[in-house]
Amino acid sequence: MQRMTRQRLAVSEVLAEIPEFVSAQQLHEELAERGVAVGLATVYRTLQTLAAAGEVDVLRLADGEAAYRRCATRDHHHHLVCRACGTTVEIDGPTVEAWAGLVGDSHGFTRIEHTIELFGLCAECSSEDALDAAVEDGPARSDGDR
Amino acid sequence: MQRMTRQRLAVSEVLAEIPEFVSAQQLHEELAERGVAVGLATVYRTLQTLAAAGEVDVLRLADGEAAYRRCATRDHHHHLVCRACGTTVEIDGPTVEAWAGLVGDSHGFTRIEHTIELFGLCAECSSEDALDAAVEDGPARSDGDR
DNA sequence: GTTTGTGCAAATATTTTGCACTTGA
DNA sequence: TCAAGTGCAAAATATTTGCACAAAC
Repeated sequence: MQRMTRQRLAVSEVLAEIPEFVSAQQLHEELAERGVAVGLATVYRTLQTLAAAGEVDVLRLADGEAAYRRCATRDHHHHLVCRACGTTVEIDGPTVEAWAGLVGDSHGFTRIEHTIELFGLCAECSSEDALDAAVEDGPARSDGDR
Repeated sequence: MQRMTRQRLAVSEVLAEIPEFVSAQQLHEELAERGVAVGLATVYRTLQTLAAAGEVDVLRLADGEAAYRRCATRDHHHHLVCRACGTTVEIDGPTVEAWAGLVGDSHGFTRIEHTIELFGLCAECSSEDALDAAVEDGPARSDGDR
């Protein structure tokens, strides 16, 4: 199973080049712009496959849209995303796991699973003051300037 | 503004009685079952209002559905939810904020915002061994017994 | 050649919105 | 009174699925 098709290749390729999280819709547009016609349904199916294989991370945006991103390591980990420039840092497991486990323990919970995403401004973007004002009224949007 | 209507009262009442997270759809059904006819759109609008006022918590389920739950405190906080019985513990802010801030700092990020949800088995459910087997083959699924 | 993958369009599902009508203060 | 709130149905979004066809192995 798992044949290598032109479409699958294109999706992987685009994912490899984009470091930020993209929604299936964005990915589909990106492909179209590159002249590679891939059906939207295929994009969804491919992303599901990749996600199941642990090759991409899935995260739910605040508005319920699913966002995908290629994964450097296949270990379980989380992200710290700059909401201005999209830079993403992978938070190394141990810290998070330990913390989550601790909180769970202190309440008598076992088999803890977690959903954790951190958003902020990276060092570079923090220094650019122009943003300060802009961030005031539209903070959570990870809009697509790409 | 903010008039007290029959519908709004009904929604608040149901939310007050249900300790777990419910989706707008479930809430709508529940209302119908009680003989109180409230339009689905109204349920959504009411929940949005309540959420904006900080009177209910919103959390995104793994499938993108939004779930609401009345909030004990109006402070910012997170949840530790038992995936077997639905018991919910509110994790007190300081711990989480401090941890999130720390992680952010160590990567030079500022203005950290976060999305954190923990799921596990509470003390009571952990002891019921029947679950152990069931959990074994479907671990990552936050499946919908609802 | 057979089985897996694809494209399209239609189906689902969830949430939002336009608009005329109600109703609470 | 009269603006805020509601109901309904239609719209907008996001994602899934059925099915005939194409392509990979």
